[in-house]
Amino acid sequence: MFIGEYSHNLDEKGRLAVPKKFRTALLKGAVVTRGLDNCLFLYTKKEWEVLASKLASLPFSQKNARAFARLMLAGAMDVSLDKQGRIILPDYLRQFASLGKEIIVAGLYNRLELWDSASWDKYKKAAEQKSNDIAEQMFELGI
Amino acid sequence: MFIGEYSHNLDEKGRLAVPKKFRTALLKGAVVTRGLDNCLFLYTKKEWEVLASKLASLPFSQKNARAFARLMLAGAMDVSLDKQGRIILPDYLRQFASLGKEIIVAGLYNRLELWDSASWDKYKKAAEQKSNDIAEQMFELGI
DNA sequence: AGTCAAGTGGGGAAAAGTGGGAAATTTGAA
DNA sequence: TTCAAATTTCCCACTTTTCCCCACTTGACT
Repeated sequence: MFIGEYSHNLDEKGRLAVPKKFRTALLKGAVVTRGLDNCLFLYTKKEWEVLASKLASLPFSQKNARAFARLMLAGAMDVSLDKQGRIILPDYLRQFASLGKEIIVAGLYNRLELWDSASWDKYKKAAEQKSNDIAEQMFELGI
Repeated sequence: MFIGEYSHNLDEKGRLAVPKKFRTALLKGAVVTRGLDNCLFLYTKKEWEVLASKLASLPFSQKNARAFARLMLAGAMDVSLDKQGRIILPDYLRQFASLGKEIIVAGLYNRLELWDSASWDKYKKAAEQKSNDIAEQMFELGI
């Protein structure tokens, strides 16, 4: 599964090279979508199907469920690796995550996260400072 | 199934190109109708039948159920793809969703949604701001 | 320093989307 | 019932975008 943190460049055509060690896992298909905290989530097709069918089964008569499904499902896009091992990120996702040129690709076990380099630094700094407090909360959640 | 967000133009004749990857699913027939939050819903014939029978079985003694069923059933219209992969949207639906020239076609797994570009942006912005809160609720619902 | 693998950039062919005109069909009035 | 007007449908051609391929750069390891 995915672990590690890599920095890669997004080119003018919206292409992003996936770190070599993650490629084989994504060969059978992958899906990017809007994530939380201003980053993108990248799932293998398999992981995605699980999540998507849960989202699709939310009742569309509920306002919040509709909103969430729209963000995640309508935000999703099939991606595949080109011969060089790159994926293409659609405009609307680049804008959503305010992606500039330098992108951080982070492995989070069952998904990859794509961050704009600046947002990542900022988030990381904030999280490091709060880490002790957060840790205590996590302990309450059974970790 | 349908995922992703696409921007297409509605021409003067009321024609809208369906994104290529969705076309095969719609070849066997499709139905557009009034949706929620000022957009249109587009279903495959098959999915529509399922929904329509659910709507028809709503208790017609309830005011809200009647209104909802009327909105969706009476608004429904069969559509088919022309040789270029476009559908024609009837006037009353264009007006209902205040569709201008630029249309967003959004995949929501078992349906497509058609939005006026401006309404979509507005809706999305509002939803994104609330996304973290909503996400917590959703996870409580088992996602 | 040389070699190899990973990452980056751009040019050209093919496909998808768009717009308009011609043909066909419907509508309505005489 | 027939003709003209209007609307719809079909088809062709243009434009734009996407995708595929090739070549260069960079950096690590020997």
